[in-house]
Amino acid sequence: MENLPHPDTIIDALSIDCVIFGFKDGRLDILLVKHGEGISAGKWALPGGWITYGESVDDAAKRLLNSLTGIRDIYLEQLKAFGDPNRYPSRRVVTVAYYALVNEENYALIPGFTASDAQWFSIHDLPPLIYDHDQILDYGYRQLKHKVRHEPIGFNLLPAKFTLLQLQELYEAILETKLDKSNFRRKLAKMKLLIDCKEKQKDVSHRAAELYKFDKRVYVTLRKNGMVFGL
Amino acid sequence: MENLPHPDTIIDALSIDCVIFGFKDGRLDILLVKHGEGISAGKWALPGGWITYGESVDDAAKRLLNSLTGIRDIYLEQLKAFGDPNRYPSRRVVTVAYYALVNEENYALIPGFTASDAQWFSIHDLPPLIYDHDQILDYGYRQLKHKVRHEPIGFNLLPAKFTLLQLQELYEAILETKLDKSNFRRKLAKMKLLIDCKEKQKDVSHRAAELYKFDKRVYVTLRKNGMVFGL
DNA sequence: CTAATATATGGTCATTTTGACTATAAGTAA
DNA sequence: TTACTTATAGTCAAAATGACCATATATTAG
Repeated sequence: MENLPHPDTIIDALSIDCVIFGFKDGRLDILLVKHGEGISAGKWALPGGWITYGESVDDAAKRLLNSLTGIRDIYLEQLKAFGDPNRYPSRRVVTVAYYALVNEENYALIPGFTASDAQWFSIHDLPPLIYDHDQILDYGYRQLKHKVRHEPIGFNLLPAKFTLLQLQELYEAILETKLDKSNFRRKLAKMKLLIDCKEKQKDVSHRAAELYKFDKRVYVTLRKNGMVFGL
Repeated sequence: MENLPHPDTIIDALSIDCVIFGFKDGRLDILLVKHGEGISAGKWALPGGWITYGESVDDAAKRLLNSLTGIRDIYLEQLKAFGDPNRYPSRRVVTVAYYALVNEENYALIPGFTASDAQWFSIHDLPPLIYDHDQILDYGYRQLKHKVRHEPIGFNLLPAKFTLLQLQELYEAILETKLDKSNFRRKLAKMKLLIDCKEKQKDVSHRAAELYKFDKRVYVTLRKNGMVFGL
């Protein structure tokens, strides 16, 4: 056995970056942090950082996201490793990118660690990003568009109880398209994924819609067996 | 600028592993190599090795696969990075896994570099593998099953000219299921992905089938727009 | 109170797609 | 000639889709 480094030692050849999607008022957002120190201080970037010897790559992603933004306990999935030899300016760093979908309303952003700020940006109005982060983001967005059509994800972006129109607007925002209301509902009804909360929307200036929530059991089954969410 | 290592220097925290699928006589195979040196000499493993400072991770995968097995110029896609801190015995190594689909008949296996042997194994009859390679393989197989239903891949596993039954058997082998012959052909016909070679199968002891090849243009379009290969 | 208007929710219908079968054709081998 | 194998074409009821239309229920302006 070699003389191993302390578990907290940073592996300087490997980093993490997270593409976090949020959804609010029919708009698809991306979570960015402003670097408070280091070679990119003052610039906007995907939340990320260094992996240490003692943790798994997955755990590093969770830890970094939480310490930079306050977000915890979310569905965080690996996207891809980005390994161009020149992607990082001063030396050779491979980054493992993750992505997640969250309901913005559930998380107060708390910038911390090396981040001086953390904010949501509309995916259609982003500031310049450091390194190859625009490429990573772009890859993540394409992945999201693809995945949302083949798996019942995307639901993490909504509140626990939501209306069918909210769900439809989410799909429209991700896929950048218009969907037929009636057909959309019929489709959803058929996959028996939604449970009627027997409760109506409040404080809206029009007829209140029924609220629904997800049936976790059906959700898991659909993810396992592979579904086709033809839209 | 720091004093950078020579481009050929190995990054000892990062490796590559490849899950290569082959198809022959209706059987789905995996390509393995026997380690000829190092801590796992004599044992079977996924083809892989170390990344160097000067190359991209993608290039490293191509280089390693070629030097270990002789295979080159194939569709090689990143699968996932495996980053458990204890996956490698002596120190902390993260590996980036790739996968590819090839037509076995097109490649003579030439073990080289650190491999003393290279062989195809039926996916249902594998030897014990080193480290976490069985997990990587398993993940790759699940990925293949999923992907084959949503993208027109899988075609790389066949000869340039093939019969409809060969194509069907490929899908049956990957998905571990039986498909209806007539309905399978109807589906294929509708997506206009196949070009009739106007040429028949030879040397078979029954009625010869028509040979087909892929329409590269339609293929590319389908991959880009996202298709549903409902089977 | 009434009308305008916004969204909710349910239904119609022609067309397309699916899944389960059946039937016939064209080769080889005994 | 017959048995056997695979190729290829077609049928048909059931299910799914896409483009609409109709009505219900709420708020707000006048």
